[in-house]
Amino acid sequence: MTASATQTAPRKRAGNGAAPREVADDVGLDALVGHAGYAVRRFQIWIFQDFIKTLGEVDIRPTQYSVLTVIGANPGLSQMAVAKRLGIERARLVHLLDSLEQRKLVKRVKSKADRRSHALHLTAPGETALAKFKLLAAEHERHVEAKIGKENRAQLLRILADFT
Amino acid sequence: MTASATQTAPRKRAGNGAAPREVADDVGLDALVGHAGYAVRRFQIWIFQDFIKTLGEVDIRPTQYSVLTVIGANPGLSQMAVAKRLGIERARLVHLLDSLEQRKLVKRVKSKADRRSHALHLTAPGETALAKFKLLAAEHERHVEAKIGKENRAQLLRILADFT
DNA sequence: AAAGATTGTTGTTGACGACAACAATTGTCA
DNA sequence: TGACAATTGTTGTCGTCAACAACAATCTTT
Repeated sequence: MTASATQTAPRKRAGNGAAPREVADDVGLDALVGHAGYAVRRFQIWIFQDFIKTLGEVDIRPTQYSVLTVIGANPGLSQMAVAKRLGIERARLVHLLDSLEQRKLVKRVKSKADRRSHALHLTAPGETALAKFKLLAAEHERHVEAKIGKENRAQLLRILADFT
Repeated sequence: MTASATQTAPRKRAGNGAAPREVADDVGLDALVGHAGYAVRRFQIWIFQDFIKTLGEVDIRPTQYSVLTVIGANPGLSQMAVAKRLGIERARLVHLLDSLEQRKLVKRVKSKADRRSHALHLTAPGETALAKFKLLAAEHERHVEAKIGKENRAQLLRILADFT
């Protein structure tokens, strides 16, 4: 075994054609294959890393991007509404907005209708910045296509449409 | 609109058929739809929560389950080998194994071939426990089928097979 | 007006990934 | 053979993220 895989790994799953790419040397997963959650988790890690790298030059992470996108499409939303829409806790959104507001991309406007809540808007530089972010996000999306195939990506979006 | 969606949300995306289920009241996502990463993230959250709930009675989380499964299928592996196979850092695996070893599901055996490394094995109760975990995991997998459809799940596994 | 609910905020906890450092051990190669 | 590099498990720190709990300010309801 050239490598030092400790010892008597029972070499199940020997000659079943498609070998696992670069991940493992020889280790079998057996029961783990066929678990949707495991595949989805690994894919999600890959896709986030590519997103972070592709949007690295502008220092925007996936969650930040989703917040900016929703605010851009629905100006005036409250923090509660944004949090609920994106499945983020409002406690978490506070920090996200703190960061985005420091960067002058978003502003919290005190709502007159409900003095508890803030109406969220993009700033002018925030608008132009988001436009650039969307270009980079589209480039990331092309990476996904290159990774899993164009029609596979389309099927995936169709299958998971309900979770959007 | 009955709800208190703060105010003047510009009501784009009005009557396009399939409304978003229970997630939002009325907020449009626009550009976020069509992003694979967003759909995958939401799905992954759903699937993990169902896994955690379904395996809640035995207090096993997805990562713990994957570790037990790999050790069960490949007894004698080193920590390094397990970590590499699952894409976990070996530093993180230390804590996972500490927990699983305290619960008497796994044991670290000092390897004679390489005295730096530990050969990982399931204990006898670990074997029987894993058998039960697999039954519950199969139940969870049926929940996934019920959620997205049987053949959609199969397609998803096929599309993401390379990430396993 | 009083009681209860909602909004934004602060704080804590725990799972998780990324790094860096370290001792013990093994591998290499000059 | 003996010095140097690499590997393995471990410990620790840092930052992200989800889940809660508590709180003051402000609606909403009755």
